[in-house]
Amino acid sequence: MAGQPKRPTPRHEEIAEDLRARITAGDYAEDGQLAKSEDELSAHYGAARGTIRQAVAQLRGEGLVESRRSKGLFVTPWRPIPRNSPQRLSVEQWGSGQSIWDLDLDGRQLEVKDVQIEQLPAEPNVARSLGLAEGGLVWRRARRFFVEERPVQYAVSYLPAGLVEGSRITQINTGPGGTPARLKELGHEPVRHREELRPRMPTAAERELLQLHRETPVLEIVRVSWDAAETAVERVEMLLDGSRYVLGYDF
Amino acid sequence: MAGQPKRPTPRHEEIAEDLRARITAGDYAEDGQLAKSEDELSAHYGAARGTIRQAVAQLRGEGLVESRRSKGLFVTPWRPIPRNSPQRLSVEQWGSGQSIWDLDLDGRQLEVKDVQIEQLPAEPNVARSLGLAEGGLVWRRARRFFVEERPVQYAVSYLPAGLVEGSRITQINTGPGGTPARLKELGHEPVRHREELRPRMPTAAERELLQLHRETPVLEIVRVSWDAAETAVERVEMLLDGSRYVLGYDF
DNA sequence: TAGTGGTCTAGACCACGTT
DNA sequence: ACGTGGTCTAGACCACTAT
Repeated sequence: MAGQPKRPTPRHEEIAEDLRARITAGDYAEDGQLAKSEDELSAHYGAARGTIRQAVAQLRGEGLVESRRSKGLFVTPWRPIPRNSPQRLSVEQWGSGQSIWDLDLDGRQLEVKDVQIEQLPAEPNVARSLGLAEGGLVWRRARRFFVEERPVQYAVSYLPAGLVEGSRITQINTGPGGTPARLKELGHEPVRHREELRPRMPTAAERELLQLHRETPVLEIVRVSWDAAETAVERVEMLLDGSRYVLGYDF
Repeated sequence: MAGQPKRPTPRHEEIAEDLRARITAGDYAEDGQLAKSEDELSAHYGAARGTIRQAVAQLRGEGLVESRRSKGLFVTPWRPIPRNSPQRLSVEQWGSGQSIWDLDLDGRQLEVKDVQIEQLPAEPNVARSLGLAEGGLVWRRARRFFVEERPVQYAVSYLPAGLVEGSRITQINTGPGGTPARLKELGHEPVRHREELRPRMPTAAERELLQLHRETPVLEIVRVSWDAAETAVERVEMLLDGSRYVLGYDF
C-alpha cells in the first residue's frame, strides 16, 4: 500500500482510463453519449476543464470518442473504409474500375471532388521518382475523395508530360478505367508498383483539407508505378484520414 | 484588408508555422537546437507557456521536433527504419532470416528483447483468425524490438497449440530461420499472408511500452499467415512507433 | 541545487451550432 | 439567446535531469 510515488499516474490518465473502461464495457451503448458537456465531466470528476480536455483529447486520438459542438461527447461509431491491395493484378481488374484498390464500402459511395489539373516543372522529389531531369514537365492531378459527404483522402498524381500529352489523363474526366486504362492505351501499362507509407500528425492546413480533429493521425502514402519497360509512369502522393481507413495487403 | 474574422488562425498555429518554416529553411542546422526552454519561447513570442506547449506539441506530432528535459527543444534527426515486404516469396528467402521483412537498417541492429511465452486459451479475435474454437489452446509469443537501445516495436504472435506443440516455437530461441522455418519443418510452411493496418494514438500503457511522446502516433498491424492447405498457422499483432518506421509494399 | 518539462487550476473571451 | 468547444492567460507544484 505504501512506498509508491505520490502521483503514479496523472489525473487526466485516470479519467481517460475510466471513460475508456466504461466505453468498452458498453455503458453508453444506447445513444452513445458520454456527457452533455466538458463542464459536466469537470464537475463529475472534480477536475479543471483543462484536465478533462486532456483526457478527452487522448480518447479522440484513440478513435473512441468524438466531440460535437453544443451537443456533447459521443462514442465514435467506427465504420472503417477498407482499402485492399489486389491479390492478383490481372488486366481485367485493371479495366473495370477507377482504382487498383478493391474498395468494399459496404454500400457507401466513394466520390471524387475538387479535381485540379495543371502542367508544371517537376520538383526534385517528383523528378527523382519519375526518372526525369529536374524541371522536366509533368502533369499534376490533385483531388479529394469523399465518403458520405466527408473528405477521407487527398491525392496528388504526377505523370510525365511527354508520356501522357494529348490523352484524357490531362482532362478532369479520364474516362472508363481511369488513368491506368489510358496509360495502357498509350503503351505504358503499369505492371509494377511500390508503396511507401508512414503515419504522422497533420499540419493545420492538412487538418483543414480533411476536416480532422487535432488528435487524428494521417497516413502519408507515396506510390510509384512502372510499365513493362521499367519506365516510371506515375507517382501518387496520398494523405488519408487515419481514423477512417483500414489498409489490407495480401502477399 | 478588412472583412476578415478577427482571429483567422490561432496564435499557437502561427507559432508552429513560424517554427516549422525556420526548421525546413535550415535555421537550426548547426546543433539542431530550437530553444533552451519553453519559457524562452514564451518570452520570444509573447505568449503564455500553455500556448507555446500547444505549438510544440503540434511539431512533435509532425515528427519535426523533440523535447529533451533540462536541455531544450531540438530538431528531430529522422533516420527511418525501413520495413519492406518481400518482392518474391521464395523458399530461399524464408530460410535466411528471422523475418520475412527485408530490413535495411543502415548498419543498425534490430534486437529482440523481453520475450514472453505462454500457452493459453484463445480470445475470440484470435480464435476467429486461426479458425479455432473459442477457448482452443494457443501459444502466445510476446516480445519487443529495439534499435539503438530504444524500443520501436511490440509484437505478439499466436500459434495453434496443436500445430506447434513440442517444437522450438514454444521456446525463447526458435532457432535459425525463426518461426517460419520451424513451421515449414512441421509441414505447415506459411505461403500466404494478409496484413491489415491502421494508425492511431497510443494508450498511456502503450506509450510506456514504446517510450513514446504523447503526440506520437502508432501503427497497429495484424498479420495472418496460412499454409498451402489454407490452414491458418499464425496471427501476429504488432504495434510500431509511427515516428520511426517507413513501410514499403511491392506488388 | 537550480531549472526543466509535465501537470493542474481557475479564471476569461470568442466563434459558432443549437435552440 | 444561450451554451458549447476551442483558445489563451497567469499562476502553481512536482519529479526528474543536468550540473
